[in-house]
Amino acid sequence: MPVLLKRFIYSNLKNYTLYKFPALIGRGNIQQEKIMSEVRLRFPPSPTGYLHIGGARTAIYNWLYVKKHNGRLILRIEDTDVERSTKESIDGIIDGLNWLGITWDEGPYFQSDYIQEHIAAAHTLISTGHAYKCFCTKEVLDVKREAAVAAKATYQYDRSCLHLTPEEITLKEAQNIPHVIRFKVPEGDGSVVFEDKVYGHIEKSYKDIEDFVIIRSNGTPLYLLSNVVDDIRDRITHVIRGQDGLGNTPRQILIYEALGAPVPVFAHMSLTLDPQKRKISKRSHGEVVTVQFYKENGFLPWALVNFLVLLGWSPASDQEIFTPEELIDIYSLEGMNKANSIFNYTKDDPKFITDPKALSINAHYLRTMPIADLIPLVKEELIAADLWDTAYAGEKKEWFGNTVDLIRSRFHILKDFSGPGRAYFSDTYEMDPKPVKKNLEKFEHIREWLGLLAERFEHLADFSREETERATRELADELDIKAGILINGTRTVVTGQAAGAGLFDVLMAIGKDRLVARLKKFSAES
RNA sequence: GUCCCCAUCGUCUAGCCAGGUCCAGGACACCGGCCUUUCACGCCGGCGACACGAGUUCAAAUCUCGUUGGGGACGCCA
Repeated sequence: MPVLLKRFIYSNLKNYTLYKFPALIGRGNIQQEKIMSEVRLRFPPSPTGYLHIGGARTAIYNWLYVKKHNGRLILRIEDTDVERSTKESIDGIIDGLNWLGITWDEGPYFQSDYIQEHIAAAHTLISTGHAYKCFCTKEVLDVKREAAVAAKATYQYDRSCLHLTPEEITLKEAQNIPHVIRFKVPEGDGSVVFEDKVYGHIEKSYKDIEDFVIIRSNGTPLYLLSNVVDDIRDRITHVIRGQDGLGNTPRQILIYEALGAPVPVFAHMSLTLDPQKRKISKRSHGEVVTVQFYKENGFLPWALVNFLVLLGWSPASDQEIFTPEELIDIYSLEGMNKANSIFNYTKDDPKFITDPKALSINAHYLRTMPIADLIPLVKEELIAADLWDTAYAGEKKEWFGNTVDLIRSRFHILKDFSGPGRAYFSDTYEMDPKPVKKNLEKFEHIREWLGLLAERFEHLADFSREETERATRELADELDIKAGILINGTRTVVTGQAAGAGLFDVLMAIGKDRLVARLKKFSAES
């Protein structure tokens, strides 16, 4: 996608000058100081078309840190893999973040806009003696590597091109022999040392790091370099990323140092694995690992955030449910767990569509949040299920609120309002076979009985909770059957469900007309 | 193969850095009870873990070493 088009789409022009020419900022000392001390983090997803829950977790921690420290969050799309980088796949990520409520202060920036800058940095490294051109072909190197692997030996690039004379280099270039640019790792017994905010003291010997490639033979930069150059330009002060980045860090620190740039604070977070301790991926686990799945299945965005933040982090207390403000206030890198955590998902479990804890947190919010906050979400769900009636926001507003409140304690996800809760909002609903068998088919005369009950209800002068109950029990006495038979039978017919709120509350929510009609219809069937 | 990281109930975790108050606390899940002529919520209770082995110490989940197990990095992927 052309650069200008992208900028147009994301209306990001106002930031362009600033990040492109950071030297323009802060001519005044005070401003300079303020900018230098500003906490700046970034979330750099590569466009995959969807936001992965692992990525979301990373974004959440970055966002929390920023909010806590009055910093700025930069969204940077690492779109150098051109094939995957369509507008749709970028939007998938952005939609996910928006839905979760993860906000950013700058961007999205696009890594692909800075390729020339990355290349320029590589040439700077050559001129300062921190990098060199390597003319070894991939084929030759592959042979060497395979030989080393076969001999069970450690393979590292043998630096055959490190000591090429300027004449040799000129000659090879004149012959059009393609070359890569390799970073020259310092020699000697030294090591790269840094203090990770989560993992603590990390040390890696120079001799265990090979001279890694930073520019491909086709002239394009590699991630390790691009990422650092972008972070320097974006003046990133803290890098919070997955533990899989821990191995990259020493090499990246070498680049920072060679470029004479300040090294940011690193905080690596544990990974989220599946119950088999495999990395979770959409490919092997399907939709459950995408944020989109939770949106489509009626999760409350904040409940997902609340669940995700607990996967690898905990406050010093036993608190597990947080408002955004509480979480921002209490969040600290100190609470990050070093051990990987498991996303406890069982495929094809009808009872748990995702990690049970995620469900329980969602259910908790569903039944405890202010009803006024829940109503718009239920409305959305009903609209999606084609069950919304504009009267619910008008003359039936009170009824709607009461009904939502009545049925929510049994629900786990918003979808339940249109699923098990459908009978409250529609006259067409499924009959759950289990209660049909248990509460209806078991009784030979149930149609007759419920027909009689329908008539009692119909002629009730006062259709109230008390009167419907009285009428029901009275009829049960007359028929010499247990009231429970009429109660459970009625619930089954009227809601299609085995479970529900107290029947007479249910009847008030369904209303006299619908109640009588449903019972009579059932009674007339045979 | 080399290097790095990690290790508490089934799962998420507290405790570990500053050893005793921990025969290890909370949450989810599961089981039982109360409530309810349904089910859920709620409440009460139960089940359930310091990977293993040495060492240091009067004392170790906590400190040290080793073993085992797991994860990650070693690409002209990001």
